[in-house]
Amino acid sequence: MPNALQDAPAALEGAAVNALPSMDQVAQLAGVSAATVSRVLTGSKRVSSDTRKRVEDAIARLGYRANAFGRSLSTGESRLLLVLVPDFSNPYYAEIVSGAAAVARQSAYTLLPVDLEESWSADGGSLETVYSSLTDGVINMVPITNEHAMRDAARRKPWVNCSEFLPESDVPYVSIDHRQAACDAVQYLINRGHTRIGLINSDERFLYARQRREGYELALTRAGIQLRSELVRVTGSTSYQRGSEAAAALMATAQPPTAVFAVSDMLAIGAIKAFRRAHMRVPEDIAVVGFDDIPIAEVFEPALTTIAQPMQALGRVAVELLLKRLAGETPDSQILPYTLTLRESA
Amino acid sequence: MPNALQDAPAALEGAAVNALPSMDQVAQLAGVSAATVSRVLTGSKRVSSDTRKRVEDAIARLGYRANAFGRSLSTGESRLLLVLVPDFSNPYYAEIVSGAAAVARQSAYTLLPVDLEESWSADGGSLETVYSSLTDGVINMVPITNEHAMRDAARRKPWVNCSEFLPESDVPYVSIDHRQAACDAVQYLINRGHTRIGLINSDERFLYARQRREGYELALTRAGIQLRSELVRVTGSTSYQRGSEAAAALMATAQPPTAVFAVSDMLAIGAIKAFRRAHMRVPEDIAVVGFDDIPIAEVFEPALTTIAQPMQALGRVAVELLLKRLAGETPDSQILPYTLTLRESA
DNA sequence: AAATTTCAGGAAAGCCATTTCCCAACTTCC
DNA sequence: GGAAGTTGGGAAATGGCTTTCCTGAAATTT
Repeated sequence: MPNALQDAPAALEGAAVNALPSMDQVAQLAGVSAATVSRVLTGSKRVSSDTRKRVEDAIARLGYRANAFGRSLSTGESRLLLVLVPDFSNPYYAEIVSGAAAVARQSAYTLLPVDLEESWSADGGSLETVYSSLTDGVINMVPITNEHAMRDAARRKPWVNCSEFLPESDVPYVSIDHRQAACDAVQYLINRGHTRIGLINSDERFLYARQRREGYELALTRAGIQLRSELVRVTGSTSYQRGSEAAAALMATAQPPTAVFAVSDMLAIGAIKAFRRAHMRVPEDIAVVGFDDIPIAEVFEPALTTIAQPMQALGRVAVELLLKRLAGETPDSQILPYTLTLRESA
Repeated sequence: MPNALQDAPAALEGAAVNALPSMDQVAQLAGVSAATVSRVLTGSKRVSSDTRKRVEDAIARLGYRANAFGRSLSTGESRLLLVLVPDFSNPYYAEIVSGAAAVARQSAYTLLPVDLEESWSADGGSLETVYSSLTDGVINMVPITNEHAMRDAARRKPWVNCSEFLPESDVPYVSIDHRQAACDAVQYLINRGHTRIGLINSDERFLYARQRREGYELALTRAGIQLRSELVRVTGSTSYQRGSEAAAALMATAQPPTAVFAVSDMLAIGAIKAFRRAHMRVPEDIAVVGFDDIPIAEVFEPALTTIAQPMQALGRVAVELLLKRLAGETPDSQILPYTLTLRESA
């Protein structure tokens, strides 16, 4: 039984790619027209079981695979979903993407996660990938620095915001109540008797960062505690390193805080590391609350008291919203519940 | 100045997508043929600066973006590189992908990382994504369970193995000397006087897992230490949880080990957690050596003594190799150096 | 048995950009 | 001034698949 791969001239071995068989070749081998092959492939119209079998045999013998470009050009869809990720190395996003991928796969969509690192900052998101026709829709998690640009982009192709979003916009989103969550976290610290509470924020281009700061300020204000700007550090990014630096800065203030709220577990862990290096005990000398509940949060010592975000669910819902958009519906945005998970660090 | 986006009928707002402008429309607006527009876009042949300007204006006014599929169908390339990832939530892979993405971007390629979780196990990798024409090449990091299938796949399109590979194959790869590295790690423990040394392995479908086990056995044998099968645990996957479970199993043996070599930092951290929960001190009561040097390894307490893999470089080289394959060359495989990084856990 | 449906499957028109081939209009050179 | 060489740009073929339209044959109805 001839096989395109085995019949490949030896000269091509290990070099590149013998031309892939096209639909016409399958059609010819099966003694039918290309149209029929297509019908078998898409399962659209009725094909006699006899013909179907002949075509399937031919496909198997040639090792044929439909050319993605031809198909997409024709159908106008790629079944590819773009995912705009601020930072691959933050487990928070890895979890979301993993949750999203599961749902996408069920609907025969593939995720295209792109790490935007710093590239989005410049122009508010006019990346080629976004505007290109390659993907059918977008799940966005990067900061919306240019509201107008995002609205335009969202008009060009189905768009869903995840975690980051535009409150008053008609672009659907899934997120949690960052402000309330932060407020709860800080309130918890206040309840434990802390009054000098530091904030380690990441990058205030992120809505979540601004909202969590609001929550922090709200909780303090409600408790009648004076806001002190030297207790607020903005790191610019989320990494253990930045968390440590911010913690060092907090320790260097005239009246160091007795508790710290970090807007990300990575920052919190970095901070704890710095505190301990300075021989401060956590939580006895300084309490730390994180945010996200990434997998390491539970394992780290002291285990992190943190706001647990439903990461997998965020990803799942984001895809579900997007699929609805693709189907022409206008789904409602969703605010998912979070939990304050009490562990050892505060 | 009219703008396709602003002129969009209000009815379409927030709904879906006004048909994107095609090249013909640009051509018409600029008063030239589609061929000329294409020439401007690809910068191929000479176009008078006057015409070029007219075309560029038209492009700007329509907000035109070349259709990816039309282009790819025509050129035969997508400038998309498939990356087969065993597990998104392991920071090790996140770092590799991030290193790879940087190089890819420079060459105007985009990475398509796919999390294969368990899906590869079944049939040795006949995923549709791999065989589809969507991507120009593949960077593989998942276990090669079916050598033959991989060889075939590698013949179909440029293919590079990263971390995982087939030693005797002509498919280029980049990796480290897992066996030697593991041997070094265990040797270090032996030098410190340990003789009862446990191994926490992940999933022996991975070549790295088999090779590291070899290294472990080699070091013990050389030192004249009897291999004891009850000191070897195979977890099946890499997570903190699995590391803890394996550690618990080791502690439950008749003669528990005084040192443990875990083939992944995640397993090592999970193990340490379990030991400490059992009130054992690390490294005093039990020493632990990890593998990879993921970012948390340095921050965790006790900081991990581990084999540092050059993760970013692995990703970088993988893309470089693949780009050479795409250019028709046959680059040599590369074994990158690793370092035994001594910290607190052993 | 004639008339009407139903059904399988072929021909051909897209979808969109690239590229080869070719022509017309200028330059240049002898 | 005529031959030869440049150069800009159009027409049309190409790539692979889907889908509409249509035909001939078989099945069903009257």
